[in-house]
Amino acid sequence: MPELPEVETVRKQLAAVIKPPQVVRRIEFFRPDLRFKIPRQLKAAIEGQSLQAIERRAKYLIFRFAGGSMLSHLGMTGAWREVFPGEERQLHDHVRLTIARGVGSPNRNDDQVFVFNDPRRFGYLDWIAVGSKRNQRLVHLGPEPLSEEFSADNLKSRLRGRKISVKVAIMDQKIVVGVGNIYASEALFRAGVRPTRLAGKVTAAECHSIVAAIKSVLQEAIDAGGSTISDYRHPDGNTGAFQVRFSVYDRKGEACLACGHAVVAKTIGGRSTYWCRRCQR
DNA sequence: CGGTAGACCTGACCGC
DNA sequence: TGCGGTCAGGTCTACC
Repeated sequence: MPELPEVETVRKQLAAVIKPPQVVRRIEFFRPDLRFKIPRQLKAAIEGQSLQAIERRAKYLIFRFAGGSMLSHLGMTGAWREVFPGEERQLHDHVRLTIARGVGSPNRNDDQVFVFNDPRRFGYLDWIAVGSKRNQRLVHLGPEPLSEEFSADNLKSRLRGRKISVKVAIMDQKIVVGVGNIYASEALFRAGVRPTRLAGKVTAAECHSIVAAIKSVLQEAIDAGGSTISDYRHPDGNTGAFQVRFSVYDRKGEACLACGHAVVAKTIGGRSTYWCRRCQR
C-alpha cells in the first residue's frame, strides 16, 4: 500500500481539484463491505453536507465535514481517481463519490466524480461523528514522522525495553506513523542501522540518525510524488517517481549503491527486508 | 501486558 | 496453455 508519501500525494491531488466548501451530492457503494463493513450512517452523514477539508493522519485520508469525518484507508492496493462523463466502471471500483462544485450548485453537469478502486480490499471507509467516542483507529497512533514531536528523544523513549527488531518498531504505528515496509528498509539504510537490531538496544545517536533518515526519506518521496509500485496509481492516473531512488528495497543480490557490497534480504516481522551488511551496523 | 503467526483478498509472476 | 506456489506498499486478531 501506499505508505505515508503516497497517501499524502493522493491527498494533495484530491485537494488540488476539490475546493472546499463543496457539497457531497451522493456516495454510492457497489458492495456492502471493503475490509470492513461500510458504516450504515456514512451515506446519510455526508450526502448533502459540505466538505470542509481533505486532510491526512498517518496513512488515513480524512474527508472533514462539520458533523464528522470520513476516514479512507487505502490498504495495500486502494486508490482514488477522478472519473469523467462516459467513463465505464472498472473492475474493483467499489465506491463512487459525487461532489457538486461550489456550495449547492444546482448544475449537475458540473459535478465531480471520484471512484475508490481496491483489488485486494484491504482498504476501508469509516465514519467518525463529531463528539463521538475517540475513534479506536486513531487514538493509539504515534507521532507524525514529519512533525517536531517525532524526535530522537521521543523515539528513544518509545523503543526503551522493547524486544522487537528496530525494523518492526519503526513500522509500528503506535511508535511512529506512516512508515511502511519499503521506507522502513530505506530509512534504516540511510541511518546505517541494521534492521535486525533489537529496538531496545538502539543508541541515542542511532535514534537521531533513524529519525533524520525517516524524515528525509519520506519528505523526498512526497516531493517526488510518491513511489511507483506495480498497481499503484494517483488520482490523476500518473505514477510516482520515487522507485528509481530505492537504495536497498527489492534489490536483493544487487550492489549497494554506497559500497558495492551485495544487498541482502530476509523476512523480518513477516515482511521482506533489505539491507547492506557493510553499510549498516 | 509484549511478541508473533496467521488471516484477510486479488493478481502478477515464475517454474514445471 | 494451464496449474500450483509465492509474493505484494497494511493492518487486525488470536494465541502464546
